[in-house]
Amino acid sequence: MKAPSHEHEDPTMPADLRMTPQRREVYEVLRLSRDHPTAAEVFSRAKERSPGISLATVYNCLEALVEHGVVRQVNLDRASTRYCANQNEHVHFHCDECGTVSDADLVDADAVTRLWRLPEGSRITRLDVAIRGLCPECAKKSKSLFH
Amino acid sequence: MKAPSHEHEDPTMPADLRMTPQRREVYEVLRLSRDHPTAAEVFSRAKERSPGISLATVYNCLEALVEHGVVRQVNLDRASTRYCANQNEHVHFHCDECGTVSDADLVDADAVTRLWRLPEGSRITRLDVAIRGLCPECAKKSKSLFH
DNA sequence: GTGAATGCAAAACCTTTGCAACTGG
DNA sequence: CCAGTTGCAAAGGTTTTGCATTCAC
Repeated sequence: MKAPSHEHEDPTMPADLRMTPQRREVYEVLRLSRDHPTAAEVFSRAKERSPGISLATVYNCLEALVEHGVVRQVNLDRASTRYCANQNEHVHFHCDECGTVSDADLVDADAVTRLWRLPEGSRITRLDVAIRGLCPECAKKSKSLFH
Repeated sequence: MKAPSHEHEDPTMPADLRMTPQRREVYEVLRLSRDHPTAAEVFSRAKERSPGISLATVYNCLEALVEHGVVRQVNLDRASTRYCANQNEHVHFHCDECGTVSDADLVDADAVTRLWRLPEGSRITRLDVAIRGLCPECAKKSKSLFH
C-alpha cells in the first residue's frame, strides 16, 4: 500500500502559511539544527542546498515562520537573534564560556507564575527566560583548573 | 557640626570606578528614572543638565556602570537596550499594549532554577526573565472593550 | 604625571525596506 | 490570475571604534 500522494500537505505547517521552496528550506535547516543558528547561519546552511536563496529572503521566511508559531526567536542580550524549531515549552541556557545555547524543558508550569510579585491585575502572555552560566563541559574544565 | 567634606566618596560606588562628571550624571539620571530608559533617552535627559555630554560617552558610562555592577541592562527582543539602577533581584514586565517596562520582585530565586530540567553539571551565574503581557491599566481597558 | 575617559565623526553591524520580476494556490 | 514572495541593493537604527584632547587620581 502506498502513502497518499498529497505530499505537499505538511501537517506541521499551518494551512495559511504559503509554502515556497525557500520557506521549506529555511524550516528544514532549523529542524535539523540543534544549535539555535542566527539568520546569517541559517542563510549559509540554506545556501548549500538552495544556492539562489538571499539573506533578505531568509529574514522574510524566518519572520513568517515565527509569526505562524512554527519557529521561536531567541534573543540573548544584544547578540544576533537566534532561531529554533523546538516547539516544546522550554527556556534557553547560554554558556558564558563556549557560547553555546541549549534548551531546558519546563518541569513545573504551574509554579512559574508564583515566582514573581506582579502588579495586581496584570495578565501574562509570554515568558522569556534566559539562564546564563557554564555548561557541564565548561564547568568541568573550569573546576579542574583549581583542583 | 558640619558633615565631613569627603563628598566624592560615594558609598554606593565601587572604589575602582573612576568617577567623572559624566558618569555621575548618567548614574543620577538612572537613579531618578523608573521607566528603564534606553541609551538615547539617558543621553537626552543627561544633556539637560550636562549639555556637553556626548552619546558615545553615555554608552561608555553605561558600559562602565554595568561592568561594575551598579546598573543593569534590560534587553527585550530586538529593541534598544534599556538600563536600570534597581539593584534588587527582580525581573522585568513588559506591557505589549503601552510598551512600559516595570520591575517585579523575585519571590523565590532558587525555585526558578528547579522549574526547568537543566543539563546535569551545569552552573548558573545569571537569570534573565522577561515577562510579557498586559499591565493592570491596559488589561482593564482591553477587558472593558468586550463587556 | 599618566593612564584612562571624553567628544566627535566615521564605521560596523544586524535588520528592514523599496521595487521589479516571479510564482504558488 | 494576482496577492504574496523573491532577490538585489540601498537605507535604517543602534552600538562601537579611532583618535586627538582633556581629566581624575
